[in-house]
Amino acid sequence: MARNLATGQVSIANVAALANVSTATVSRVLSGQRDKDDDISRRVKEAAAKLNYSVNFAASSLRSDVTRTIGLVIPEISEEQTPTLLLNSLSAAIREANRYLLLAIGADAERQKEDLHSLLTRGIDGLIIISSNDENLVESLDEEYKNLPIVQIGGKSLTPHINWVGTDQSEAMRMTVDHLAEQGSHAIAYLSREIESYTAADLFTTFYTQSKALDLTPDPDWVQFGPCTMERGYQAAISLFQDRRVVPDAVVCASDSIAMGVLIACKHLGLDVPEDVKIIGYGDAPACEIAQPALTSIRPMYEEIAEESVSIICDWDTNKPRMAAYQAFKPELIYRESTWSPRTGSSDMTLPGTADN
Amino acid sequence: MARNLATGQVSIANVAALANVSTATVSRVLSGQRDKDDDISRRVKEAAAKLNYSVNFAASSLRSDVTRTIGLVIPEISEEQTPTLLLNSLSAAIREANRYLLLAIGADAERQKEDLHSLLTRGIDGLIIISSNDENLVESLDEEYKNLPIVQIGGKSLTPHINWVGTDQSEAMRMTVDHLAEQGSHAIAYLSREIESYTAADLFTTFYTQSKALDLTPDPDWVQFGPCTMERGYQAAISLFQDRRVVPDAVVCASDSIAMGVLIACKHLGLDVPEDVKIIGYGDAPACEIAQPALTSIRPMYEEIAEESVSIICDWDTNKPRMAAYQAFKPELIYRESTWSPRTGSSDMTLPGTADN
DNA sequence: ATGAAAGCGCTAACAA
DNA sequence: TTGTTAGCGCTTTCAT
Repeated sequence: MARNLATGQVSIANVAALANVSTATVSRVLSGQRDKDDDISRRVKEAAAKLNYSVNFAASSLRSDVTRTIGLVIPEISEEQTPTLLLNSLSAAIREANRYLLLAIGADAERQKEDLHSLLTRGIDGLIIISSNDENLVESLDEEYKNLPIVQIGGKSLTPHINWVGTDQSEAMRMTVDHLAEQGSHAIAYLSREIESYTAADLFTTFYTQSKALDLTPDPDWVQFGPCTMERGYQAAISLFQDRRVVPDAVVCASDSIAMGVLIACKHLGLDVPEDVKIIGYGDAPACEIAQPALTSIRPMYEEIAEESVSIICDWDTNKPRMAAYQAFKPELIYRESTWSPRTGSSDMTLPGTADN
Repeated sequence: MARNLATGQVSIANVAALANVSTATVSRVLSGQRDKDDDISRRVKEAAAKLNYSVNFAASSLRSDVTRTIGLVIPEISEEQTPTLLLNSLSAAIREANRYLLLAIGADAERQKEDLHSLLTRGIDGLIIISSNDENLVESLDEEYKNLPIVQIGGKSLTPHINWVGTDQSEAMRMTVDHLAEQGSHAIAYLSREIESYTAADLFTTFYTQSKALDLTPDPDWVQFGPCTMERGYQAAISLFQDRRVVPDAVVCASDSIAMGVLIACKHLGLDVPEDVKIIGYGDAPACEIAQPALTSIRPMYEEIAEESVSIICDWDTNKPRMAAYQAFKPELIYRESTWSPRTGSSDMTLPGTADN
């Protein structure tokens, strides 16, 4: 018999029979555990190819407790584009590592907790968490999962035994403020994330420090905390600029969505961007290219962050307890028209279509 | 012993022992196969809860050949937002159905074919495909997978034994043209997808028929086929409007990205939208709210499409060979400023922030 | 280095 | 209805 009658699937026994070796040898050859390139090896590989054999995943997992599967918990894909962009890169990295991606999208912390539990009981080799709110999902984990490699991307690193990969936010802020200063800004406003988010505090500190270092005057009223939505950006800009004697000449935003809102508000108020106000976003969402003027934005190193996260999980060795990783990548600043004054850059509307396909 | 020493996991045997029943009974109670609510049932459930038991996925799959996992093959998330929006809805539907989502993102047809093979050999209960190009991925499937439920979302239904779920494109086009006619348009241009895409032909046919029915004059030069990018929309609009004596007063676009490009081009050319030209997109991407003016767009029934797709897979009965499903949902037309003339609608820029959070 | 055989944890067939 | 038991397909130990 060439195949199991029930499932219609070729099993390792069929390969073993055809290659005239034991099932153990087939397993060893195909898993790369036995890498000698002799006659046996060739026979096994030929037999496997001929029968179109592929290992039964469930059986393999059951026996070896390895699933070749990485769980990913992310918040709902919405205005905030960062998770989406990261998802692309993560998927590519996981494919490269020859692993599978088990995805759970949970809008709020409650559902994310459910997702987490669900993935863990199902069985995965590692877990990647992109948490939008800085809630500590991992706190709720049972003891039995403490030796599973877990990587948190972004947010605040809360527990020392969780690997953290993300963007060097201080560096991001430094680049932002430096760039604006270079472009001639003196009075910078800062629309941050929610104050509860731990990163917000860090960013604010850097913003404040850097502003002072450059002899800029950060007006306390100009630093505001709130949600990462376009509406919030719009409202904040209105309150910053309307009926005010002293107004900022640049607005730094914690997300591209906020920046879009500011952009729209400026147009309504008849303010020229970048002549009167410079605007800078965060995330380098595709919409930055679309905006008019195109939006300068901080671009996290999505690919590097994804690859590093996957590497941590794939190279994990349970026996060798190493310290939790902490990898902060310096982001890129993507210069566009919203911070380029006509004198410095091109005032002509460049065609934005040459973006990524 | 309360748990297996090797894996640290509680097994069904532990639960059986604590509840004083056989493992088979535990399995039956917990799987819902035995739904009587008597003492045995209670004892089993209590024991399972007490020991924090959850079934071993690999063992269950191996034995029953059920993975509770749905594979999803999608193209890379890029300018084209539709797959992203659909992903959100699909994830929600899959969670609702108490299944897992195994995601494979493949930029081109070649990689999607790899993904497909990879998912199938791994073992899934059903497969959902969102193919951007209308390539027939499923043709390449081995015979042994022919009884696996496969759902294709969107694109052209190519093989009769594949379930198809998507948008009623003819209806979409009808709504579009009707709306434009109502708004007073007489000369409509149509920027379609690539001509190779099968849907393009359908849409064009509807566009042509409907235009004629409404006594509009579809100029052959005004129907163009091409990629769904902003750049293409820009270039197309330039060629439509620049140095022409007769120009369209409305542009129907096969994607929001194209529409964005047209919008930008119109601004460059000094054309007022919607006064001089009305523009309508497809997909209702978040960017439609951002655009200035906000972009009218056709919105597919993302939630319904997702739920239907998942239902087909979950309700699949291999024994009962039924006909392949074909479910076309009528889309919504989201009216925004790009097709509302000041006389008809509001010329005042409404705040777009009230969108989905 | 290779083969024989145990057994991962569960479900389903069969027996009571 | 419940229990007993075989066995899903693989990996891995142990014996050769």
